[in-house]
Amino acid sequence: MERSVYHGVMDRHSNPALMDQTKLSARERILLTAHVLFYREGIRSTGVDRIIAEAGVTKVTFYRQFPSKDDLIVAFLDYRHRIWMSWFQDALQRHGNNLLAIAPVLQEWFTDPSFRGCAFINALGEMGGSMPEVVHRVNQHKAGLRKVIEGLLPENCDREDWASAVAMAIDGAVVRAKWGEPTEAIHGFNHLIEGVCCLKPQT
Amino acid sequence: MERSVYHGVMDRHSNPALMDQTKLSARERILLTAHVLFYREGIRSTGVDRIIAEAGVTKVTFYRQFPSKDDLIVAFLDYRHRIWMSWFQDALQRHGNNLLAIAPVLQEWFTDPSFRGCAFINALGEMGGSMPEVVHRVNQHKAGLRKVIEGLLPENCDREDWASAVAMAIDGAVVRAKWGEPTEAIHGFNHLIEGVCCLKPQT
DNA sequence: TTCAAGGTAGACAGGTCGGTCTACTTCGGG
DNA sequence: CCCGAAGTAGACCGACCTGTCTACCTTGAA
Repeated sequence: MERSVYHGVMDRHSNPALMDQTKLSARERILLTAHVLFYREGIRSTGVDRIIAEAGVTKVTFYRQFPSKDDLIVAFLDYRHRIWMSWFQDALQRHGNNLLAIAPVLQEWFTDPSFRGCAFINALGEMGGSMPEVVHRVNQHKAGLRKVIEGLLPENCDREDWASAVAMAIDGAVVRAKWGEPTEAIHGFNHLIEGVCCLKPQT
Repeated sequence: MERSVYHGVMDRHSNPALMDQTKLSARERILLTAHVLFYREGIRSTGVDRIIAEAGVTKVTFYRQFPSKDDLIVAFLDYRHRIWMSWFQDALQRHGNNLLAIAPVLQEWFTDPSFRGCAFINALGEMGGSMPEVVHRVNQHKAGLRKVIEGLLPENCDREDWASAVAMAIDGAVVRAKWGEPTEAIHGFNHLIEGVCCLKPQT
């Protein structure tokens, strides 16, 4: 049962030698490296040269796999969506798979030393204006998140409506945790969630 | 009574001729231009050359006022904090100055055509990692916001605690509105706010 | 055996970035 | 009247950006 958001991928990458050992394709190495750097340092401020160097490939290989940096950005978001969603659903399961599970799951995320906020909110801030594909991926991701939350709600309420509100509270908590107040974020989230009508009959 | 977040400054700037007419100092013109461009297009993607051109000053003048782009970024955040907070407080007054006033105030903000989310959340995403001063300004801004919200809460509750939660709900609504769902954002915000204990006795 | 796909190394192009520099002008207060 | 502060115009610098290019090597399948 993998506890990290990165499903161990992070650990493997943090040691370049290990990443070379496990025979990953050039494309996978680029994508993994881009994921780490884009998320940690931002998309704009990470040059392709750096990704190329740290992934241990050459420019030709890089541009053969991703004709432009924009292609890599989109691939990065798709990849991030896959691994984050699967981590999130797994973490929910581990904590009881109900509305009350969200807080400890967020706690787990926020206290991860590699936590830098929501990659999609970040990307929207950096590229939203200039890349409509990014906006599209953000919508996809957040729609997926809302669907998962819907599954935690009882049937005797407007699930879509409440899932939307809960997802918003999560986003609020994420940005709050990002500027260095993870405990206040969890605290505030619990306050907001208390009001969700569906919660009380469930407990 | 000024209704725009920009207190008319935006309108003046949108017409460069007007901005020249009103004899603003070079520093003010730079700051106003930077505010528009940084907020609309992002900080990283706005070069000093562009600000210089659109403010109608020269490089020497620019660098005499702001020794580096980083200085301008900090000045921009301070400026933004001042004008946003004064708009926010004014808007709250116009809508009754209680907890229920927040939703219409947000509505006003989100539907402003120049709305691009919270400048501080955006800046945090772009520069947070590399500029600690930015993180500091974000903290200042959000603390100021919480203080204002505290003033809307009745005394028979833990105001600090609830203000913190409400501020988080606002942030959630802001990021949601940013990716193009302002009505859902307001809707979700109202749902979350319903649960605030202090609201019911007040109505 | 041949050949294409995908890998290697690294020079290079054209643009933008933040920032410095010289040289000249305008203008208000001591 | 003169001086200094603040303005003008625009060339220039080195660093870094995305993306292209030549030239060579390895490997596996037809």
